[in-house]
Amino acid sequence: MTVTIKDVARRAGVSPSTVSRVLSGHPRISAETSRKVKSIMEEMGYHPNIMAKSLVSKTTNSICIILPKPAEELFSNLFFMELIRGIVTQASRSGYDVLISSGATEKEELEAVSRLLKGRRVDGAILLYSRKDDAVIDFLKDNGYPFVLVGRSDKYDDILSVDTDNMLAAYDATSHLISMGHERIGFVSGPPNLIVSRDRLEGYRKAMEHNGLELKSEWIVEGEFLQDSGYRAMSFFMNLPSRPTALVVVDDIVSFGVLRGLNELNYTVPADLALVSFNNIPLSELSTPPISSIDIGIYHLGYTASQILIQTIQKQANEPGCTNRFIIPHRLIVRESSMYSPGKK
Amino acid sequence: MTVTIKDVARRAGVSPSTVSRVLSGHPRISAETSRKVKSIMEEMGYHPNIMAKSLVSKTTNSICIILPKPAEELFSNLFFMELIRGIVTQASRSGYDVLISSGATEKEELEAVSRLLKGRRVDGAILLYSRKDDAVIDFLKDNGYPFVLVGRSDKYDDILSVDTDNMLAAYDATSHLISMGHERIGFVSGPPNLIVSRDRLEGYRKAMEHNGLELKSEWIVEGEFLQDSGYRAMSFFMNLPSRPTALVVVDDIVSFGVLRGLNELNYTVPADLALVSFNNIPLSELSTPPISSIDIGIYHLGYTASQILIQTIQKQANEPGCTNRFIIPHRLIVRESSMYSPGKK
DNA sequence: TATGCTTAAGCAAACGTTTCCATAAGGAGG
DNA sequence: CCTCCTTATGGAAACGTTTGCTTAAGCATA
Repeated sequence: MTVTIKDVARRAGVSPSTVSRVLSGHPRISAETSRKVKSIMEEMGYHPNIMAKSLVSKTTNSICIILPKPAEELFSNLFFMELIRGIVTQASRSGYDVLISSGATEKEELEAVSRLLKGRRVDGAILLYSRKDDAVIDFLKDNGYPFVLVGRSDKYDDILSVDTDNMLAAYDATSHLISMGHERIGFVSGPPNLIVSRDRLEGYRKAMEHNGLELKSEWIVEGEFLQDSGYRAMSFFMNLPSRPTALVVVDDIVSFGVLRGLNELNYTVPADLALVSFNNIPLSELSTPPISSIDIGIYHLGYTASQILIQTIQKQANEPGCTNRFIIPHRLIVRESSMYSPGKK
Repeated sequence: MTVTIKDVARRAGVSPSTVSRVLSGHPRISAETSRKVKSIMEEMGYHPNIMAKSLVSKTTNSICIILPKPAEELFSNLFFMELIRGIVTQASRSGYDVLISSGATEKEELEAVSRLLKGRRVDGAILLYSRKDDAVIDFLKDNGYPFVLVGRSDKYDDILSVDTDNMLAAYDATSHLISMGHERIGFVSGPPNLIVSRDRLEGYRKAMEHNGLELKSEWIVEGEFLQDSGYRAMSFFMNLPSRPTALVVVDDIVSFGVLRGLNELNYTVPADLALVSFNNIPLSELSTPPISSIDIGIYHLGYTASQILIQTIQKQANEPGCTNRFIIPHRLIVRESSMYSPGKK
């Protein structure tokens, strides 16, 4: 039924080894044989069996993306699609296939990963935004599997990772508001177990301190990466006796929730409350008003993660002393939501 | 290094075949042997080599998703992420892995598909929204590979597909506007080579005709699934001497563009122009005003596609006479963007 | 007691590659 | 003319499974 290397060999009057060598561009194959075998492969419609190849070479030319545990919430985010797009594009350029894996629980997730890696179905893994203490990282590290973390681990600093400098990004976002004349600035954070939430919070704190501004604990609220969290944060802030005049918000989606709430209460942005958030998803510029956002180059993050992982798998970049933390630069996109100086009121 | 079936066999004092049979739950294995082998597998940390298994069983327990050619544009859409999420969730429940594949050009795409299927890396494929004339469909059909199309083919009606009844959906959307009292209704379409664009256009036409309303060709504009297209369509419509009072828009993203444009020109929705669009992405309800949209159950589409594909692969549902076109029901979500009756002006 | 059936397990081939080792032919050097 | 090296190719083992065929033992039946 399917045509194998042996069929080609028989038809070409050579041995299977020769065909295999033609396939892999072995130097000691005569030009003539190579030409003949290739034309016969073409003619017979030969396609190498990837499984057989993998079995003997112990390499699969594929990697997997491990989606974070609460995939149901986060997955539907534009953010992840963009990341995946970057990964898939780069991997495909390097001749690698990409497998998507997710599990409902941490246990399931670990099972999936261990099945894929131990079962030798993939050569390495890309982890998207791990929690503070991540069993999957421990698993990968303990077993010496190649992997790259998109994000940052606070437990290990010797693992390969691609990340935004979230502390600096939050520092920049906050500084921007301060430079616009804001002094009472609040912060809407994400789940406290995500490192990204903590880093951004820290950057906000530093910026406030460096500028000698008061850091009220009631001006910091935690939530999820969901619009509802923004909605709730907004009502909390607006009911405060002493309210902030501006907000740094941990994610654009959350900003949408804030915006909707303010809208319902007939407040206007940025006059009543200025906003800056993170990730610059395509819709940030479409909302009314458009939201100022820190663009973190999501596609680029994914692209780079894939590149580094594949290099590692191919052992091209394993020189000790090499850097293992790659920072993708961010930049602030100023839009209407932060174009207001409270001093000029 | 890695522990194989033979290692387990040796340690358990049985033959490799016996271990294999324990693994697959063969009936003729004594309870005692099974227990012993299982405990030894556990103890030694045995994981089956998926490649070896695939090689002999000629089955990979994985499927691939083929993203449409202009992936760069469409990929970043919430829409695709939601679809993928449905597919991955279902596949994972059925014990299947999911591979994502995309190509920059149609040729690359075809190469990728043929490598995956002919190379026996996957058992089947899910195609997302093909063009009118799709070489990939021909390839899959000609070679008899199991595949499911999310969307509709106008060339073949005997291929497995999961789809929205887009004609009916557009009919419903248009009827809704008509029932609100609109008579001058325009249509913003997508790329004319996408079947979904044509079906929705057709549904709009039918609804207009059935209600005896005038169908002006200048009230139909084509574009991409991009906000820019909406923006352009809006300026076209608003400069018309006789403008529509309502628009049916082929995708929510496009509606965002319309909305932004109207906003800039200080028109209000729905008073100056009512809107209904399709797909009901999460942000539709967050815009100002929230957009009425046809929810087509994207996750459900993906989930069902995966289910059907895997059933087909496993030959469980191959009885002839079975339906091969699965329709996922849609429903109209009415929001502020269409809550206005022009008659009551 | 001989026969046949059932159950539990082993042997070995097969899946489609890659790759180490061997070999044959041709040419250069002595 | 013999030896040795180079170049092109073939043979066969190995990768880790699954599975059809075989075998051995235990037991019931005639």
